[in-house]
Amino acid sequence: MAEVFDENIPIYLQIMNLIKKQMISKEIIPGEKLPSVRDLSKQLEVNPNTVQRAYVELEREMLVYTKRGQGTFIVDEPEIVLKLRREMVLDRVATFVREMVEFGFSNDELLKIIERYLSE
Amino acid sequence: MAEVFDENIPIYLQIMNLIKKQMISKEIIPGEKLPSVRDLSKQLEVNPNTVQRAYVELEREMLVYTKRGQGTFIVDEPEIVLKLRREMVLDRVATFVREMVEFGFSNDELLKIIERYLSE
DNA sequence: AAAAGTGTATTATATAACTAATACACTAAA
DNA sequence: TTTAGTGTATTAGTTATATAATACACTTTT
Repeated sequence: MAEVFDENIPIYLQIMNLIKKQMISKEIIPGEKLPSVRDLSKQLEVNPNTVQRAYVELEREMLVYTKRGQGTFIVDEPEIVLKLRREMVLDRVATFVREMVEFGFSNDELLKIIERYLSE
Repeated sequence: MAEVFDENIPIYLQIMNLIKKQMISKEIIPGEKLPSVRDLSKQLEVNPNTVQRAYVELEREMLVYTKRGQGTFIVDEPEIVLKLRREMVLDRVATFVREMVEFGFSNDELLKIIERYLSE
């Protein structure tokens, strides 16, 4: 692994995002157990406390829950994952469109740019 | 103004980005003087040192230059601004597409999502 | 009962970002 | 020549992030 992280954004936020993406793309599914704090910290080469921070925050957002002595798990309700998906997609699309408009592009230009990019 | 900034990203980086966007959208043009460090720090309600940090970094990236006692100015060459524009647009498009693909969308779905979003 | 694997908590240290206050050097205008 | 407006530099203190080392409580398996 080794330095997969953007040095300008807190690592615990990037870990949260990593897990959210895995939830959205169904790499991990409702009810599934996440890697243990110690395992993931070794895998990502970060301090266990940093992973724990990510898990605690994800629990605060009610996307995971923990069973003492057993582990941390993705919430059981698929609807919650779908809601997360809708929210994150909307966020990314809105941010992208807003920035492109700030750059001075019209809606049509914007679409053409993406079409051209995808065809390469 | 007051707290226009994302608290998880260094303010000096966000100020740099603000100025880059103004360059790209032609709000400020080649050769034009930027606000003084003191003025901008008051306007954005941040410390003068934070604005200076942004200006120094922009100078390191050769997007602005300073004349002692006079101020900080956008570089004179329009080609440099055009290059910046190309680079930032490509970065935004590539990041957006990559994330949407990570979310599990195909190219066609991706385009439809944007079309739908733009028509609202 | 013991061991191994969980999450959790504590204390300490280092570093970067940000703020704060002040001073200095240069330029242009009054 | 003085004044006001520039960028620049210095020193100090606060906060958040990340690391490090260790210990504790609970659960499951051996």
